[in-house]
Amino acid sequence: MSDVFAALADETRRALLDRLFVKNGQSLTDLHNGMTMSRQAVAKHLHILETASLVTVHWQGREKLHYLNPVPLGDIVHRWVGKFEDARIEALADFKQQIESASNPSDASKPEEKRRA
Amino acid sequence: MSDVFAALADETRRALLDRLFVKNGQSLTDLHNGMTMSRQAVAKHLHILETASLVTVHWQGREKLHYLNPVPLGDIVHRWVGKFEDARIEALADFKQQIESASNPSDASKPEEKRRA
DNA sequence: TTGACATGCAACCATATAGTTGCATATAGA
DNA sequence: TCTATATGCAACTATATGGTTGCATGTCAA
Repeated sequence: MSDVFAALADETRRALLDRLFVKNGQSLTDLHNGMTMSRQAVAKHLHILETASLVTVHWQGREKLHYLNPVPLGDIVHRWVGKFEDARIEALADFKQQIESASNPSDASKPEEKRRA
Repeated sequence: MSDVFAALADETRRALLDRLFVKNGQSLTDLHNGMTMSRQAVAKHLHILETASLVTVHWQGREKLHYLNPVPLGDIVHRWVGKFEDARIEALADFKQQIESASNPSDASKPEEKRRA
């Protein structure tokens, strides 16, 4: 799971996924085309996406074609992120607001400027 | 957005979010309790979660209470991850399968063992 | 007021990460 | 076969990251 989040944490890799979303099944050269970094750098990014199972690969002659794999994203959304969308979250947020308004609302939420000068 | 994914890429930080999910509004000392790493390390992780807006903070006297903020997760799910869940993905996956079955299915998907020995 | 507690700041270290360059190898096509 | 193309592997560098320790500062309570 760390693999997937770490893979998604890089702007270049998200751009690669976006490009594959627009046109699936592109080779390394295709994906490198238009990018400023070296081909090797792109190849490394693609390998990270492959390791995270966000991209699957299919050799066709001397070309390595890259395809999106939406499964890990769906897994994460449903298994881990999903629970944070429960109604309980709203209840907790309300609880937090209660606490904030119960104490001094003027500087209770941002006292950093006044603390530890 | 990189902030959020990078924050989620660390096992310790996901554990902290899990603990806040179980019991919201905990102090640094609370969250450090039971962990093997130093308090400073936990404080750094919490600050990263705070920077990514995954955790909000509320000072109460000398205690800094930490609360989950589900908004960034929801944003990402709806803005970015959501599009990968479209029916188009399935169409693309089918397209991929067509390509794979159209070429030699025995070693076309994993030719690495035979290539570049 | 004084001591204990909760947190912050800063310096430091080891390793991971993102990038480069150079060269090797496999495939396609003339 | 010979050359151009597509990719891989390895070494190297700079910076980011995750962790430590030591000390400073703000707050609570006796």
